[in-house]
Amino acid sequence: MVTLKDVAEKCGVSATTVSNVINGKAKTSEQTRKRIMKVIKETGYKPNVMAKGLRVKKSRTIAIIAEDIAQFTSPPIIESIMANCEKEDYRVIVHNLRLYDRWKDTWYGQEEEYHSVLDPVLGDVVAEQVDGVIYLAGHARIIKAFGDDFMLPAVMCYAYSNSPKIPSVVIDDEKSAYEMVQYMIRMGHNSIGFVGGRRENIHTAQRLSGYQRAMFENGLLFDPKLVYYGDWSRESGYQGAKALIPQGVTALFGISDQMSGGIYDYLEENNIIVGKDLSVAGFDNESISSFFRPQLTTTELPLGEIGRLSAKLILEKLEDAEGENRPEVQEPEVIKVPCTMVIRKSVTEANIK
Amino acid sequence: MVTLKDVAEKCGVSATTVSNVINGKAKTSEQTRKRIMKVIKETGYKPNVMAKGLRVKKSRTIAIIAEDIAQFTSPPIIESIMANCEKEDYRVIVHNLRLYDRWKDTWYGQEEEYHSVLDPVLGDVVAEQVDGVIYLAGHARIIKAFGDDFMLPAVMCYAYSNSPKIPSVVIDDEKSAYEMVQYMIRMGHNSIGFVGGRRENIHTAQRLSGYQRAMFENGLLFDPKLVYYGDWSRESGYQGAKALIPQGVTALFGISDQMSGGIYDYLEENNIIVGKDLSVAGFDNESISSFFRPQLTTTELPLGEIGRLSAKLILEKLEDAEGENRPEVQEPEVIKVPCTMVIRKSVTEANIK
DNA sequence: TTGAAAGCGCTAACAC
DNA sequence: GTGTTAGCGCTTTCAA
Repeated sequence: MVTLKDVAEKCGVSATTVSNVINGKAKTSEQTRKRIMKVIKETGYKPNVMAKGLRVKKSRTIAIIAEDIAQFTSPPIIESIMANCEKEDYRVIVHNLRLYDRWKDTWYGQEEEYHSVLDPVLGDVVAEQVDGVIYLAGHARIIKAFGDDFMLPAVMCYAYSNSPKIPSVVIDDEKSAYEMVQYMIRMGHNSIGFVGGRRENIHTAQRLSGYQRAMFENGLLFDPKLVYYGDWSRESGYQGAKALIPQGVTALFGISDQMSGGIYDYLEENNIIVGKDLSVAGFDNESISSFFRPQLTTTELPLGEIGRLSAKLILEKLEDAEGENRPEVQEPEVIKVPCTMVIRKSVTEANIK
Repeated sequence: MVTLKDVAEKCGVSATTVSNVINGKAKTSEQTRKRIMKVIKETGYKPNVMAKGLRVKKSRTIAIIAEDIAQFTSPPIIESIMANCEKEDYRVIVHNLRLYDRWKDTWYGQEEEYHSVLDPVLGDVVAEQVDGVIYLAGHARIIKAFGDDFMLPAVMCYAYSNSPKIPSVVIDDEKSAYEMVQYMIRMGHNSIGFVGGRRENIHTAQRLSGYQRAMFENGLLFDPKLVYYGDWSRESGYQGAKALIPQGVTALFGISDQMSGGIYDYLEENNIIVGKDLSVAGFDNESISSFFRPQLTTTELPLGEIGRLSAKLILEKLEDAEGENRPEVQEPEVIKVPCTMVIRKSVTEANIK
């Protein structure tokens, strides 16, 4: 490997001068600058990241700590974070907790095991001298990942942080559900079943309030019997449909595309035609949704935008670090990103009864 | 940040001793060892990766250079590579070329632009002092990513390398297609249309030979008119069906699930019932495939296994580096991983004519 | 069994 | 403008 010193010797100058040229620090005569650049090109010299990092204690690197990169929401967010960080000439490195791989659906509550996986990674990122970290959650909840003694700038992505120092970027579940239900009501539905995820889940809770708000604003009574709590799985969508259909709903709002798939399963089994006998709306706009028959009306997650904003936040924090003109905040800042409806074929005018 | 020296002082020993303890080098009295470990625990000391890397010129890090992490094949492979490397206590860092994001489907042939993206990353990984690199392709082809002067151990994942120094791990396209077509023939089909990807694509070529071999072994004539070249898109699957159906096929083999989705589109539009009037087989076992109606019979990509083998190969190379008992090879080693059929509802007994 | 000293490749501070 | 020196945190002789 060719080093700074090698370059310096080849040019007959000191290491400092070469360093200066590379980093555009002190002024250097155009002549030597040219010469140095030429040698760098020729030798293919690359500054050693380790040495530089050791010296300046800044690595222009931000770390993503992902709960699970195989979660369908993760790759687009990561891709977007990378694209936006690289624009500012930051590297990004990804750590993968593989929470799902390890414990399937039982992430929460397992405080101890969770930290046995997270803490070493937290150690790693400080050992790696990264400048900031983005914690990328697999699903929304309040996450206390970082202890109070964690010194690095951080942002919480796709979930809520529990610390005022750490801002969060999340999707606007309430509004998105509200809009979908508004749409269904406008299509003439007034008895709409809600097939949710787990009861204690934040996505579920917020989408349910959006549902309720839309109902309320349209003078429709909220009937708790019309909400079913599943677990996001296709099978639980099936069960939801089974539980709700007998109650005479004209439409079902499955708050994930997977669950809506289960709803379709039930309806097919019972010869109920989607879009004719019953309307169905999903959530997520996963790739599967456009292959449903009829194609599923759903709402698209702004994954790229979430990544972009997370990158923006962390980068701002880093710039700010010197200026430190941060106002005192008590509540963690929460940025809610709106989703967009994608209207396809599964929600149709309610049959006049 | 607490350093080695801090720990040493707290224990009243030298830095050397602490280093020895951490790395299990020279023997240390059980007593001091205990004391040192205790202080490390208490202080939460973590060795500085930069400093260590600078010193030993090994980072116990392997780099994945991914053409596109948003490609559906990438995340499971990456996840598997990470899991297997971490077992051996190697870190892995991911670089994302974002080829698709940049140029959509026109990756190939753009030698110059391609290298304008790749080469800086190649520079980065050497600057990062990684011990080895895994190049993760988005789709199979012969890739000349590394120049002859690239010194790091490397393996090509999900594509073919052009250098004898770099082994490849790929799926066994030929065999997988062969098996699927065998199955279709056993179900009574003897006029099977082949809806391929691009003509020059390796996946396409090899799956086509598998198709041809199955036909041959069953004494069936290969009719070139029954093969249609698409571009992997849903729309091209539609076009494929449109072109092939009029020729009286009883089954269609769409060599991606996406294209098979397009085949379904065409059939639905023309009131041809899948699994009754016509059989359809896909390839990939993407999540979409189980939501097709009827559910798609397809073949599952052994993504985890591909990741595992890639990790194994690179790790072996690293172990080997000292022993250097590598035999001279002319041809790059190619490991073909078999896929597994997943039989669902879309291929049924051919109607007796 | 332990420690002192040198040095990995780089940059910051200061001198010239 | 450019060079000298010191030191970032760690490991590695080599000596004690």
